[in-house]
Amino acid sequence: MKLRSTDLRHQQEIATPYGRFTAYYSRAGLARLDFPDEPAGSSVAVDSGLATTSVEQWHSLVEQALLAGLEGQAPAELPPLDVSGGTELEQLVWAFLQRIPPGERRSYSEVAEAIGRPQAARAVGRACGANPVPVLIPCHRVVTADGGLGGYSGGVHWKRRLLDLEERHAPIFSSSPVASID
DNA sequence: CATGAGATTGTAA
DNA sequence: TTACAATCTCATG
Repeated sequence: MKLRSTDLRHQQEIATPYGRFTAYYSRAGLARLDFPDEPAGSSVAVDSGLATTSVEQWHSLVEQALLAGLEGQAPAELPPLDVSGGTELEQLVWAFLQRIPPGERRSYSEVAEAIGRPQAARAVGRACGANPVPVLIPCHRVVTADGGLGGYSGGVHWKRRLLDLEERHAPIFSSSPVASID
């Protein structure tokens, strides 16, 4: 039986220097994370049947992971992520994204190759856009092949900000943006 | 270097 | 089956 993203049972907010994020939990784990000032989906009814202690533990981890991410650092530990709503390709992509260290970037085509579908760069972009847990699943580290930013569901300003923070914290060695040196 | 058309894949309607 | 998407590549001017 397939768990669907509509099985959200808890909704909780996280205060950050950039505003209040909203986390949504299913019985399997963190199912969705929203940026601040987004029209939140209708508030989720709290299901008392779900073990509240689990959610609180998960939420504590999410809180730490998110705050670390917003400082350009890798999270110490992640809660279970409920990505069961995604297609097979999406889950492949999301799993791979978590293996890209902070400060590093991959192009959409590089991700496509890494998951065994070298021609599917565009489909990868689409899969990134479907990522329900931004920041923790670092879809912002995927950029265009020509060095551009590419798109971002939460708004490109977030993507630029996240990459900026990470580069500041984990500077890349001697890779000047432009190749031409006189 | 800037621009645009064509190629390509995966999804949802 | 059709249309769309967070792309890529290559041919031109």
